[in-house]
Amino acid sequence: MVSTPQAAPELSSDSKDRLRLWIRLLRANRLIEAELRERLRTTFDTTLPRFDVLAALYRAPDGMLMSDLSRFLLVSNGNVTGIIDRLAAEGLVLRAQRDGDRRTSIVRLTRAGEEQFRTMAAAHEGWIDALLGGVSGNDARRLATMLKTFRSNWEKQE
Amino acid sequence: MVSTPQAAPELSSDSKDRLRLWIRLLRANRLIEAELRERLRTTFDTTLPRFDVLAALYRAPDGMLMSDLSRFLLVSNGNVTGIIDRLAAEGLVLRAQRDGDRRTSIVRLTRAGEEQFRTMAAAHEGWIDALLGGVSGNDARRLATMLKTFRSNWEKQE
DNA sequence: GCCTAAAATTTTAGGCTTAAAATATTTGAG
DNA sequence: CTCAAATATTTTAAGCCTAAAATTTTAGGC
Repeated sequence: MVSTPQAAPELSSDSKDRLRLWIRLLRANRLIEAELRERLRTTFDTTLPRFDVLAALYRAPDGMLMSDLSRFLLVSNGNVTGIIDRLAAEGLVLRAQRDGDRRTSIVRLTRAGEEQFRTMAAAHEGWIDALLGGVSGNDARRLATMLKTFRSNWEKQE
Repeated sequence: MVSTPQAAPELSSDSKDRLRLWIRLLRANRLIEAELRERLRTTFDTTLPRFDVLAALYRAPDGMLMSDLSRFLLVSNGNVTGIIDRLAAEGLVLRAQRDGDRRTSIVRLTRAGEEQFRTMAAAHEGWIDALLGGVSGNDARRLATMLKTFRSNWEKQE
């Protein structure tokens, strides 16, 4: 009798493919993130979280609440507090209350913040284009579509 | 002559698609990571980095050097030191020198570490399968293949 | 053998991250 | 009006993360 080569109950092929997909997604992400972090640091002496915050605020000229930022960036609210503290100390963002509600603070980019973000965003676009240069336009579109579908499904079942 | 409709130099369509791809990759990653972190915490009172380290060591019964771990997990070596310190304090891993080279330390899972990892890995596989359930087997395979190609290209040009 | 360079790891300082507790404010039920 | 619940944010404690400096050990040139 031929012994079966595995004792554990085997995952379906699809399950294994999904696990493999997750691992590769994670690794691709880490490779790209590490490279971006390095370039942001050496070129602009800043960090990825700071860049993310500036990018979010740039798209919101009227400002955002701390909780909006937290939700949009998928990070905790306590986390946003620290990043905004540092950006404010550098004069790149501004906290304002003038809402009638003294609990909230509306955060906005300063002029300096806008300018610095524009400079960094231009470089960032170029970096991404070069780093993902190995991905054809067609593949990029297909992948992006699949990821969008994934996110829609995810949010539906939350 | 037809006037060009935009003032700013426009990115090629492919460039924009690659930027969009990166943003979606990042968001998908964060959604999944946050969910896994939460489940590892509530179910096993542990963290993703700890899990990653155990997973790496599980595949290496003869142990790994600190620098192997650092390279494999794509994190800094100083970072690995702290995680291993904590895992060792909990009795899940063991540091050994017995190499002839007193600079290196070989890290191994203990029996308890192996058992705990097996338990968590089984749950982890199920979680991923459910979380990525919205991705068909075919899409998962296609995506995984593209990501593998991406990684190969990346490493070639490093 | 000696001494400098290389290699492996740890330490340090600073920032990011989270969950949970604390603070401050607003809202709404009665 | 009052006060408890809800909301928005900050603080806290602990862990993760990095780059750069420091430490320890090995290897190689001479």
